[in-house]
Formats: sequence, structure tokens, C-alpha cells
Amino acid sequence: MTAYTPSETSRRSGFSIDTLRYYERIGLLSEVDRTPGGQRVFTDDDLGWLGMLRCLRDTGMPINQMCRFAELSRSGDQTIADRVELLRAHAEAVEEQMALLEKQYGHLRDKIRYYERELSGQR
Amino acid sequence: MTAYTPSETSRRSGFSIDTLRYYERIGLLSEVDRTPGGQRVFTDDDLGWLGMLRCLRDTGMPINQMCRFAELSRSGDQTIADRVELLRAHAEAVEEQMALLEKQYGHLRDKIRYYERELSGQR
DNA sequence: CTGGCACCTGGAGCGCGCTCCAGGTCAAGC
DNA sequence: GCTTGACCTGGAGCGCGCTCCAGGTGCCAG
Repeated sequence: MTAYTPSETSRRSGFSIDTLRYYERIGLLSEVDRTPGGQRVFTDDDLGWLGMLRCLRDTGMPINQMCRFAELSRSGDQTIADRVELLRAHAEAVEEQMALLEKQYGHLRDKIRYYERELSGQR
Repeated sequence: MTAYTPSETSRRSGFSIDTLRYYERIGLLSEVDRTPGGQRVFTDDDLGWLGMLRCLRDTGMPINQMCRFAELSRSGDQTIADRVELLRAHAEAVEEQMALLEKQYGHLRDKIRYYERELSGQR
């Protein structure tokens, strides 16, 4: 099990050090290991979990839902069904998000094409 | 040219009345017509423009870029090239956004599948 | 003419997700 | 042992995009 400094962890996870501390504070990251002197030491497990968090954040899950998910994850195997449910609901939201995004992207492309015609017809 | 009340416009555009006022204030919506008594009267043109704004917002364009676009749009035909450039840059950003979203959506689905296997292997 | 609801203005406030700060401590290289 | 840079804590602050509020006016149905 490799150990990582905060800055290394930040580099690998893409979260700033401040954000890592913030996540620990609000319970998204459960009690990170420390050196005798009190500096954080992250593990591969932490990095894996941070990858999960990155996935959820990038797909737009709000922090408080992530906290709920983190809490479930800390509470043992009998919460797996709840976790699946939460993730499935989120996946559905993401599907809607992608559909909307693609639709509006289409409109955007139309607009661009329209302007391009204006531009070429102009001179 | 049909005329629309604020609430009708809100209903049709999906922006709240407060947001419509806010957009006018910051120059996203150029001077909306008024009744003699000072109440706003929106036109079909306004609704069309609001559709454009809706498209840009839904695809994540920040407000200040939208303001720049609005300003260009108000400044006549010689800004069309600039507008195209702005929209094209935005379209590229949207493509990246969609790519990331799809990638993370894939991870999310993987996670769900993983948990489902845990669940079925459990009892 | 009046009641009542929609709308007006300017400005304050809010929720989110960080980000920054002051003032101090830790730890690795010379 | 000392320096120096990374890290610590608790708490304040921030940027975004609205949203709400007080106190007042407009407009239309009955």
C-alpha cells in the first residue's frame, strides 16, 4: 500500500489540497491517516475513492448527495442496495443532462451555420 | 408581432420573472418595451433571443461571455465574424464537456454493475 | 369606482463549492 | 542544528447566478 503526500494526492486526483481538506471536513473523505506529526498520508484506497468522487462531481452530483453516498459506503454491506438505488437515480439524471446538452449543442451548431451563411453572403 | 406579459414570457422561456429582470439589468436583454405605465411587454423577437440565451446557458456558457455575445449582437453586422468565433469556441468547449460527461457516465455504469454483482452474490 | 392581482424598482441575501488567509508546525536536505 | 518549503487548523471570504424583499404602482373585471 503506497503512501501519498497531500500534494501528490492533489496531482493525481485533480482536487486541490484545500478541496481535499474540505472534503475530509464535511465527511466525504473518512478520516485520512496522519504522520505522528499530524500531516495527512493518503493511500491507494483513498485515491480510488477520490476517483469515485471525481466521477460523481464531473457528472454533476451535488455535494450533499455525495455525502449521503459516502455515509452509506461507510456503513457496511447492508447499504449496498441503497447505494445502487442512489447511483441509478443519478445515472438517470445524467442521461437527461446528456440529452439536453446534445439537443442544445445541435441548436448551437445550427446557429453557427446560420451565421456562417450570413457571413459568406455578406461580401 | 404578438405581445407577451412577463409571466407569459417566463412560462414560455423557462426563465423566472426575476431572472428576466436580472438579464435586462445586466444587458443580456436589450431594453424591453414597456406599457405607458412601465410594465414590460415582450415580443416574439425577445422570445427568440431568450431561446438563444437558454441554449447558451444550458450548454454552460458563463454569464459574462453571454454578455459579450449580446453586446456583439447589438453592434451590427460587422460583428458577425466575432460572434461566429465566440460560438465556435463555445461549441468546442461543449464537445469537451460532452466527452467528459460520457466518459464519467461510463464509469458510473461500471460502478453500478459492480455493486449489482456484489448484491446478487450476497444472498 | 374599487378590489385584487400582476408588476415595478433598488438593493440585500443566498446556496453552492470551493478558496484564501493568518499564524503556526513538521520534516527532509545540507 | 537550521533552513526551507510543504503542511496544519479554524474560520472568513468569494464568485456565480440567481432569488427574495419592501414598499409602491398599473391594470382589468365586476
